[in-house]
Amino acid sequence: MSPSTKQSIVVAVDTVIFTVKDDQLCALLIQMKKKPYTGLWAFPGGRVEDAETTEQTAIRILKEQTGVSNIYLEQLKTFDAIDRDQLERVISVASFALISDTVQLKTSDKYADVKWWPVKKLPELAYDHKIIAKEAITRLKSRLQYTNIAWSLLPDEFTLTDLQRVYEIILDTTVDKRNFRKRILALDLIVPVGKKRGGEANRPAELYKFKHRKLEYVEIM
Amino acid sequence: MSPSTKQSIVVAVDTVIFTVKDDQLCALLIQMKKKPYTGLWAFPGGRVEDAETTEQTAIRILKEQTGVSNIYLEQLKTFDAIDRDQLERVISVASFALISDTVQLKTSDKYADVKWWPVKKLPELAYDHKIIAKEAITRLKSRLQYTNIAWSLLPDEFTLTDLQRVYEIILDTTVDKRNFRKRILALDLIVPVGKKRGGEANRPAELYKFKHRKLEYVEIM
DNA sequence: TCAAAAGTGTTTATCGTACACCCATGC
DNA sequence: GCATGGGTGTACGATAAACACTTTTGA
Repeated sequence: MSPSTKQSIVVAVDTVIFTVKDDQLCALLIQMKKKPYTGLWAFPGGRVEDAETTEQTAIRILKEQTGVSNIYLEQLKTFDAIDRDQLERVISVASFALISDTVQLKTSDKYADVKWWPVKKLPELAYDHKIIAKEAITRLKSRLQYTNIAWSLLPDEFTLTDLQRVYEIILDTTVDKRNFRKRILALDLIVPVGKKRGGEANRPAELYKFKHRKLEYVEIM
Repeated sequence: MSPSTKQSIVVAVDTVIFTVKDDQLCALLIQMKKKPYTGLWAFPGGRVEDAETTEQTAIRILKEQTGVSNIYLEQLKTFDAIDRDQLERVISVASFALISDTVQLKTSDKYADVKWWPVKKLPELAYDHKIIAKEAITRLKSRLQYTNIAWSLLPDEFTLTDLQRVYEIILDTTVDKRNFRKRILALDLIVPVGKKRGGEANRPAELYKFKHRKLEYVEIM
């Protein structure tokens, strides 16, 4: 509105990627090399280019820094505290991503390390990423209850127990098996594939898939 | 992350302010004078200063452009389509505000007009403000159902019918009076003031106030 | 005395919750 | 044959929904 005065605010994107791995909710972090945050961990992120949307930035950076692609992504919130970056004024349009635990992580020489961390045991984080983590977890729990988003945390085919475990781990509750199945099947979100998962020392489980692998609002829990 | 390349993205804020007025949900718009949007309407907004948060920007601009202050405000979403502003790359951290219908609007010579518009009959809007309006309305409906946010749309003291009308108008439904009262009173969100609103040609209504005039999450409808 | 909105309970249907045993497989 | 997780139905309590008349005031 006042084109005469020059603004010096950098626009960046940071992405919180979740997966369920080893019966824990985990987030992907990269370990930083550059000062002043050397050794600290952070969510993958970086600057927005002039000719890309923040969503495009998030997708590009995830691929560059972690090798992850083809992932559920949505905008989380914009973080804009004035001193959130020690070096300059940076506002971050944080995004929120979910993926099934079947990805291969790429390591980049730009970072000391890239790995999944259980959200209950996160290391010290750079910038305001602790706050971002908290908001992302809140969003995830809420999404899980009011949408079919669980599809993005599971492979194409999964068992009802897999699905139930996702809910129990993330919402940090236990659910009665019969009631869970009754409810999920009544919602008509998933369909049996007609195959069973065998090879284990127990009765083989029926495989299901989600009818639609895209966000739909449904009251689930 | 790459401090060498210069970014030229402007960061702005736009605020959607709602009120309930004349039995309609209304949003506040300003009519623009400047090209290339002359005559079009838009939500109040402007650039973020280097040393202010987007929330501070929103508060400052609302006061400057409309005279409105002391208002419920939350971040809505960041809008970042590359061509959302014809003149330059501007990303807008949109915010969402609610106020009771008792404000006096100030007119500014920077704009042709400032007024409340029923959301069902919005005029042609500048930028991507039509999209912003849609998201804001969705957010409002959702907030009304899962939080006590209605306090921010009502004066300090109100009747149960006033409150019910807010719900009916915004959610575009009708509600049974007895069931509505039973539910609201059971939630323990409001308390009777001990006064009645008289002066009308009917039985005077008991006045209530919200226990807490701040956001609380409660399943209401 | 009439019009207009305030205020008030009960019954019924629906949904959510609690709960325990048999089944199919690999070792 | 035994250990392991898979799969299934019913009864009860709680909550939500439907529904109509009396009260108080101003004109």
